[in-house]
Amino acid sequence: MSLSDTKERILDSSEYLFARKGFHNTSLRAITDRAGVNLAAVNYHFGSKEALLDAVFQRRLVPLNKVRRDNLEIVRETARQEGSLPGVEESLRAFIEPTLAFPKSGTGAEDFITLVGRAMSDPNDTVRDVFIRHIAPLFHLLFDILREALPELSPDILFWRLQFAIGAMGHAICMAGKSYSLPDGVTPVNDVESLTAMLLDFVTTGMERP
Amino acid sequence: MSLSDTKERILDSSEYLFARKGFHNTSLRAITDRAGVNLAAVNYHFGSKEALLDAVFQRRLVPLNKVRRDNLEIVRETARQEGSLPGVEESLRAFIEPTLAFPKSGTGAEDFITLVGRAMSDPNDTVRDVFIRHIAPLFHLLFDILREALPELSPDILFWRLQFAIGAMGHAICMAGKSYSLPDGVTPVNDVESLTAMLLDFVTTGMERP
DNA sequence: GTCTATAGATTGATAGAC
DNA sequence: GTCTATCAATCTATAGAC
Repeated sequence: MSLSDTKERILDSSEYLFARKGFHNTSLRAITDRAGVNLAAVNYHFGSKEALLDAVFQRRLVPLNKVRRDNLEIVRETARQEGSLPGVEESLRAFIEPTLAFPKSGTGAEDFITLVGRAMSDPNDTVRDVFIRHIAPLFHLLFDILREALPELSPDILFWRLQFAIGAMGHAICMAGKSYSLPDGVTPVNDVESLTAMLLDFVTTGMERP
Repeated sequence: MSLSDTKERILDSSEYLFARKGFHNTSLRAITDRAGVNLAAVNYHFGSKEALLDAVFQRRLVPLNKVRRDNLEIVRETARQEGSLPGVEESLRAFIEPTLAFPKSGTGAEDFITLVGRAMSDPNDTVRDVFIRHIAPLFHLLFDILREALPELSPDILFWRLQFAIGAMGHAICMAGKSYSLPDGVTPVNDVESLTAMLLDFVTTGMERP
């Protein structure tokens, strides 16, 4: 088995299990069994279970964050060149669309986005700490652009509205593809485009409220 | 130590630790040490760790759900007697206000609401399963009343908008009282009344969008 | 780099004295 | 109901042969 193959298999397997069962409820044995590699390989390649978690985030978040950052910078620059303000929906779309579309990016990243949804609400956890470290700069960029887009809104209110939007997105990610106790007559769409459109409608409207 | 005292101390201690460290990352020993009771008391009083988790939810959710259910029924009945439709903001308020105000209910329930926020995004977990079992009927009631409030909206869109609203609420609960990497110049309010008002504004606006 | 074997700690749960 | 003591399983991590 080639060098990088084992690492990749461990990353895939970890991603799958962390997303479905949670970090603390996933053992290294479960990971290596699923990956078809030796138990000791984890500590050889990654050093520790927590370092493995960090690597799982790193692998997906570096390219995803690049797309989101580029999108946001384009929105900001375009507005500057036009001498106008960035659009609220545009700014939110620049962040949300690549996030929800990520599972379709063909890299086998379906599990990862579930892990992201989970990481967002671990109040004081290993998982959340690692995640925050990777996402904080991008969050600040989004906040800054929305400040430009909505200059009349107080920073405090904007901060909370952005939190609401992020919470809505995270929960949508968690729910997508599942169906816990649906009300009668509801067969919710699960395609990414519809979900993105509905979510953007919802959060843009809430964000723009006077 | 009186009979119910030990049970209560275990419940308090579990609530605190489950909320902060998560279910799988909390050991029975940590719980009993903090409670100042014997390790064996957990299995004597509750039978298993999972049954203890269920009891933690049960203790808080029975009274909280009664308030939310009563509120929702009042909104529905008042509208019926007036021959009008239930209000969207009223309906959401009936559910959201008691939830966010719960930590102030003087029962020492600050930790519990954090646990609720966490439970909402555990995709396939013990915690989520237990939580869903306790909350599903109330969710259906809220959905039904919102259907009456917004008869022109398709059930699918309403379903997802309600999910967005619940996600926003859950995330707000998780964030309240914490301060992870705040942008400059932001000192977010943390009092329940302001947060409730902002959240209700946000989700009502999004829900009512045509 | 990969393997076996195992150390060393911690886990949930229980048996049995009081 | 509460305690001590402990079982049996599981865990992360590592040492050392190949």
